[in-house]
Amino acid sequence: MSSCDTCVVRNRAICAGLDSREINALNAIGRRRAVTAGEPLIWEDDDSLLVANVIDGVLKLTTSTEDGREQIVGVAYPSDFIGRPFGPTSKASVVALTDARVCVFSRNDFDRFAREHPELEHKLLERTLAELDRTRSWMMLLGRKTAPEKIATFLLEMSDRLAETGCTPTFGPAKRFSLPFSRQQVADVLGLTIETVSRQFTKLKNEGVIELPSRREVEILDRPALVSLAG
Amino acid sequence: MSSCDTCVVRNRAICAGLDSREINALNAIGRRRAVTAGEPLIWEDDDSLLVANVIDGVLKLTTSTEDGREQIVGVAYPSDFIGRPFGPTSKASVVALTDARVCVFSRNDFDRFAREHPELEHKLLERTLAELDRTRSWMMLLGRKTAPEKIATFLLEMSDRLAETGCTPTFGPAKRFSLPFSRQQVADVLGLTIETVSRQFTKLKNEGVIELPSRREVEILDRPALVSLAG
DNA sequence: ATGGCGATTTGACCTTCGTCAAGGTCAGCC
DNA sequence: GGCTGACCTTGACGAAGGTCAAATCGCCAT
Repeated sequence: MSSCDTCVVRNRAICAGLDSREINALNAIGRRRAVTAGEPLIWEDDDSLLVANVIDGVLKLTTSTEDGREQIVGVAYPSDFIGRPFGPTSKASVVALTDARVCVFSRNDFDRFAREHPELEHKLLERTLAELDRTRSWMMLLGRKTAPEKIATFLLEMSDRLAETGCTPTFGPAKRFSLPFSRQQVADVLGLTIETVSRQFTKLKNEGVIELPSRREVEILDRPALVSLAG
Repeated sequence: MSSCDTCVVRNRAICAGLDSREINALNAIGRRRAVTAGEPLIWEDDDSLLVANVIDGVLKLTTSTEDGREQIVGVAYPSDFIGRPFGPTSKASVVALTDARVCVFSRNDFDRFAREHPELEHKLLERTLAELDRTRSWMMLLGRKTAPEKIATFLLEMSDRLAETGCTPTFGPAKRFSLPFSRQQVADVLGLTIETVSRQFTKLKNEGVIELPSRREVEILDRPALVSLAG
């Protein structure tokens, strides 16, 4: 029995839609791997040797300057595809934010397999186009939004994204959730400093818009207010 | 004779690699269109009805907030592909910066054609992946770089991008070039204000790093200085 | 409970860049 | 040539957010 048979993202990842013969072939070139929180999987500017599907957990994609400034340029959730197929180098590092499990492929194997399976390439294309849309709307946030707008937009996005992956079949966005980010990582997503993030969180709490039961937990008390603040 | 036969981007656009029968079929569903500087081709949040290849000219991709702030999220040069295939809506407006010619397709026709031609989809995938890489490195700039770093990075990127499209077979980046952007548009690319852009340009000129022969012309006098400033 | 440590919050201060306003430049046009 | 209007530059000022430093919190090991 291939491990794909028991894969929880089997029907959401790019492997969805492959027939059982194809799944077996893909299974033959991939293997599961556990990544612990904080552990890197792919390094910026290294040769692109590895691509993967996220099975569970959350990972960050980052780029850094020489002097150590970091920007989180993407976040990968279960069923997302990570790595750079069809290109010699990865332009972003991938590091686990939580303990995670991924299904990794050598890039060469994956590239070859993908070129032989147009349906898979099509799924990858759809995903890449959607990711590009999301990335572009994040550029708007980075370039033109104020700190309060950034924080409000971020909380709403988290509330949407984390609802999708929850076990309980939730409808609509999550009211309460656990951030997979430290304050520094929130700052790295939004192009702010940790202090500014902290101050804005506190401000929203004092205004009764959110509650912060613990460092990582957020509860949205007044969603319309957040939507309005998000600009 | 199909207009593809005389197309100047025939060997660089995603149509490259199609055989003559396929080219004819693609030609049958596409048509050339001229767009004058300032004219929009696609509107943000509208139904995605149109995709296109850029034949010549430069176009901007933008997103805007309700209150009118604008962020340029991409720039399309000759041979680039624009529009949102396989999705219901365009998440960015496309507006010509210079007079331009494009080869447009109805999105439905294009989607159908692409699904039947895996080689074309593969080219589109490669392009989309490369664009995602570029977009992510721009996020680093928007989120973490200072105004002087942004301007230096921008000038170096322009010098590279505009060299590729020049008629004279240049080797390496252009030393002197004509910006396809107004000062306001440079500001919209970099997430700055027009005043800051102007001040930084003037500062670089006074420091002898660049020369500004006219409003749109830039000559790079000290490229190493620019590279060092870009951070 | 106590101590220690990293993460977070808070406060005081300061820099960068945005805002507002005025003036300059240039191309096209009469 | 001078007028017009769009675009750009420059200056004075202020606010948003960054920097630095100290206090606090939460958690784990003792």
